[in-house]
Amino acid sequence: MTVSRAFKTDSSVSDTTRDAILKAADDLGYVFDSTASNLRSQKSDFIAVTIPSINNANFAETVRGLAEGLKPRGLQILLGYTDYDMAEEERLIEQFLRRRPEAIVVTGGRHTARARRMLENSGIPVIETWDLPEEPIGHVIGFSNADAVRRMVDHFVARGLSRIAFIGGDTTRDTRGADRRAGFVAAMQAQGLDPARLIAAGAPPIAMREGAEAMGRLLETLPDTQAVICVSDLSAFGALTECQRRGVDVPSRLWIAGFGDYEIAGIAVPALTTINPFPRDIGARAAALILDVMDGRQGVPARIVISPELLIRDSSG
Amino acid sequence: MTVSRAFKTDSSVSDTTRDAILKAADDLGYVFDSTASNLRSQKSDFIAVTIPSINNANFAETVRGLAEGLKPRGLQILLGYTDYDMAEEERLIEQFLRRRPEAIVVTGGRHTARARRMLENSGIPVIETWDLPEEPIGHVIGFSNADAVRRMVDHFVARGLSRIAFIGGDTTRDTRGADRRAGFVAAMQAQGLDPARLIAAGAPPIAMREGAEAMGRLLETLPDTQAVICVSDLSAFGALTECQRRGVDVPSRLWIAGFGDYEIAGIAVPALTTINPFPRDIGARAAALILDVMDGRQGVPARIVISPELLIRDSSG
DNA sequence: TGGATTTTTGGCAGCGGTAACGATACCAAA
DNA sequence: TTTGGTATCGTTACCGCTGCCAAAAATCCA
Repeated sequence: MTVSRAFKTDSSVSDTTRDAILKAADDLGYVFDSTASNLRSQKSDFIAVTIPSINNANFAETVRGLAEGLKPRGLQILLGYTDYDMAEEERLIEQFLRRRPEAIVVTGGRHTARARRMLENSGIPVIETWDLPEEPIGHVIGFSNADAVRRMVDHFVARGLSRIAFIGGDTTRDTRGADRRAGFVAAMQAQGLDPARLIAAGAPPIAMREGAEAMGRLLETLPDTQAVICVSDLSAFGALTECQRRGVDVPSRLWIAGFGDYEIAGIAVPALTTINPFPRDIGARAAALILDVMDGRQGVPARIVISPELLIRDSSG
Repeated sequence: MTVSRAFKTDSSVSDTTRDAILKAADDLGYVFDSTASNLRSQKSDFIAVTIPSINNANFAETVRGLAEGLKPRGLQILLGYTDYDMAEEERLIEQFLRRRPEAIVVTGGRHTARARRMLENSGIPVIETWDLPEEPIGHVIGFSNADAVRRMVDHFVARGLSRIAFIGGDTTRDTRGADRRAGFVAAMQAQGLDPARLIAAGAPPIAMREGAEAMGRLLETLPDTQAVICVSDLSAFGALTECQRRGVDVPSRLWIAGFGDYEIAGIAVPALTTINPFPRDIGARAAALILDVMDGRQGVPARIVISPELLIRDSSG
C-alpha cells in the first residue's frame, strides 16, 4: 500500500521511504500497471475522441485544443477515426465504451441508432462537435454549417453575382459537407437564384484532386459560372489549380471560396476566400467543458455555439 | 463463466444460452469491461503508436497503413503525438507502457536515454520507423533520409546545376529534417560544390508559411541560386508561392523540390519534384511485422529498408 | 515525562473479468 | 449395465492495484 502511495505525488509518504521505494522499483524494472489501477479505482484517466479522418488539419486542430486542455489534468486522449462511415463510428464507439472513458467527444450530430443508444446509456459526458444537432445526446459545441455557407452566398450576391456554383461530395456520408451543400441550395433559393449548379466531386473525403476534377467539369458544362463555393479549402485549392492549368484567371474571370481556413487558403496565390470555424476553439472548449463536468460544477452549458468567421481574400472580388 | 464465454465468438456455448445471455445483457444495458479482461488475461489488444505531429499527411498515412493491417485482428491503436519533442515522447512512452500495449511503434531512431531504456526493458516488440538508426532498439522499418536527399542533389547536378540551396528547420528537434539537411551538405561536398546555401526556416514543424518566408530570404540573399531543395513538400509549396508573388518563374528561373509526395506536390502548378517515401507501406509492413511477432513466427526481419522514389516533375527542369 | 495528536505505514478486501479445472448431461459403443 | 467421449456449464482463485480502516511511529503539548 505504501508503494502505491509512493507513486502518487499527493499522498503522505515520508521522503525517505518514497526514495527507497522508487529506487527499488527502478532496480526491479517495475512499471506501474494502469490497467489494474483503472479497474480498482473505477476510473480510466482518458477521454475517447472520434474524428472522421486522421489526416485533416481542421480536426487535428480540434484534437490539439482538446489535448492541451486535458493535459494539465493528466487525461489522455484515445483517438479513433471513422473514415466518414457511421457504421465504423458505431464499432469505434462500442470499443471505446468498453474501456470506460471519462467522457467521449464525437464529431457531428448524426449517428446510427445503436451508436446513439450506446452513447445515451453510457453514463459519461457525451460531446458532439462541429455541428448543431436538433436533438443533442448530451453537450454540443459547434456551429451551423448551412448557415456559414449561407453567409458566403449572401456576400457574393451582395457583390452583384448571381451564377454561383457549389462543389462538394456526392453522398451524405460527410454530413457536414452535406449540410454545407444544403445551406448553399437554401441560400440561393432565398435569394431567388438558381441553386442547380452543383458539381459532385466523389466520395468523401474529397480533397485537392477531386476539387480540380470537379472544376474541370464545371468549366466545361457551365462556363458562364461567376463564382464557386467549395466544401473545403482543399477542394477549393484543387479547383484553383485547374483554373491555372486552363488559363482561367481567378478572380477576374471566376471567384473561388473554400471552407475551413486551412493553411493553404492563406498562402495560395491568389489567397482563398474561406470560412474559419475556429477548430482549435472547439477542442479547447470541449476540454474545459469536460473538466467542469468532472469537477461537478453547476451550470455547465449544454450547447456552445461557435461563430465562424468569413475571410474575404483575393480569390473573390 | 458461461457469460464470459458467450461474449467470445469462438468458445463453446449452446446457441440458446448465448442468445438468452446476450438478450439479458442488452436488457440490463451491460457493457463489457475490457479493463478487467485485460488485467486478468494479461493482454491489452492494442498497439501504442507515437508520431511527431497529428497534422501531417505522411504520418497519417503510416497510421492508416498500421490500422488497416491490425484491424482484422481486432487490435486497436493508441495514438499519441510528441510535437517533435523528445521529452514529450519520453512522457508519452511512459504513459503508454503503463497500459501494457502488445507492441509499440515509434517514429524516428533517436530518443532520450530514459525513453530508450524503457523501450528496451518493455518486453514487447518495439518498432522504429521513418529512419534507419545505427543501433536499433528492436525492429526498424525505414529509409535513409540523408541518402534520399543525396539522390536529389545528384540528379540536379547531373542536370548541370551547381548553385543549390536547402530550406529546412533550424534545430535538430526534427531529427529526420536534420538528417535531410545533413544529407544535402554531404552530397554537395561529395560533388565538390558549396554546401553553404542553407536557409533556416524556424522551429519544426515547418510548413507552408515558413517555406515562403525562407524563400523570400533566399531570393534576397542569394539571388543567383539555381535550385532549392526543401525539407518537405509543404515548405516547398510555400516557397513556390513566394516565387509566384515575386514574379520569379519556376522552373525557368529556379527549380524547387520537396520531400514526402504530399497531395499538394502532385497538384500544384507547376507540380513539385519530390521524393515518395511510401509512408503507407511503412505502416502496413509494421502491422505485418507485429502480427508475425505476436504469432511467434520465426525469421521476422529486424530491419526493413524502404526505397524512396524520386519523382521528377515540372518544378525542376 | 506521559498522554494526546498527527503523520506514516500496513492489512484486508474487492474491482470485473478469465485461466484452469471440475462437474454434469447426453449419447453411443463395449 | 458399464464405460468412454463430447458438448456444455459451473466453481475457484487470482490478475495488480487502491479505498477503507487500523496500527505503528513520530511529534507535540501540558
